[in-house]
Amino acid sequence: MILSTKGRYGLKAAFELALNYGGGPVSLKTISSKYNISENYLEQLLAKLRKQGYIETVRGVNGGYMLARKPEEITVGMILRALEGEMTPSDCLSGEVCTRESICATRVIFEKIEMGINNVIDNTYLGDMVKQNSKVMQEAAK
Amino acid sequence: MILSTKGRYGLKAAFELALNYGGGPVSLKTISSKYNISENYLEQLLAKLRKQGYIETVRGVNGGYMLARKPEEITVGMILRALEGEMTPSDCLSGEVCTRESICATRVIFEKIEMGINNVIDNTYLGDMVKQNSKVMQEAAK
DNA sequence: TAATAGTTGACAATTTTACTAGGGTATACT
DNA sequence: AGTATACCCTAGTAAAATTGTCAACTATTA
Repeated sequence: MILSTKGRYGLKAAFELALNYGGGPVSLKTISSKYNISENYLEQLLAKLRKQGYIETVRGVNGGYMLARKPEEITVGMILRALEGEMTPSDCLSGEVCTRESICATRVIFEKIEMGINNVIDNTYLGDMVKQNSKVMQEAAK
Repeated sequence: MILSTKGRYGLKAAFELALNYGGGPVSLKTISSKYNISENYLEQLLAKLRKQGYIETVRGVNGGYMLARKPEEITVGMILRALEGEMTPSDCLSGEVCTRESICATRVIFEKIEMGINNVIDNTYLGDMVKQNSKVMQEAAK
């Protein structure tokens, strides 16, 4: 399993905010009960997203969370990295120096895997997910 | 970090065996000292690969480990899955049922990520790594 | 039969994960 | 003003995963 609940829960929450974009703040309680995620835990995940500038909050009665930018401007990669850290398959790619030549053969593989992942998460926007979802919903309604 | 040391160390060891394919068994000590991996820990990883039929062992003096098949017949994916389990980004793809419709929007992302990873690891063979490596070595020698 | 080398199972330190608990602060509504 | 609502923040914590270590055992060969 590549993604922990941090990334999975966080992406679900971000998607929910994207669905409600432009419709005022969505409360923590609403999200956590809809997706069956612990309220306090989700709060911590959303705090990370807020600190990195992806979401904004409104305090007080009728407050809640909302995307700080358009869903078309936030990629899945931004959300996942904010929550999980850099998505590298190996230390080798994020600092560790390869002294032994032969190790580099495995490094090539890790680089390819990383490219494969980044290719997906950096080219998919929350807006795409919303579109995709409404398509699926229309199909289901038929 | 997507891969734990299991996958990283194990792939390095498998690559080493591929380098020495056809040249008799390679001892645990040789591999662990070359890659600076704990002998006993690496032993556990190699045991997994043996149980899944990717490597064979010879006990006693001059014994060691060797690939059970040609490097051209073993993919990186086989090695990584044997060590890390299925490479899914989310439970959602490996059993967990999606009851709430909206969750499926995130599921689509996870599927794409999984495809991206599988595309790399299932299409790269240990033999490819050996070839790649000898190319790099030749370049370095110039 | 001694030395080498893999086999097995128990166990242990450390880190990460996935929470829980609870007090603090801002806002809106009455 | 008071109160309920809802985010804010820090600390703690149990369980799991990670990353090993140790020791006794078995097989092989020189």
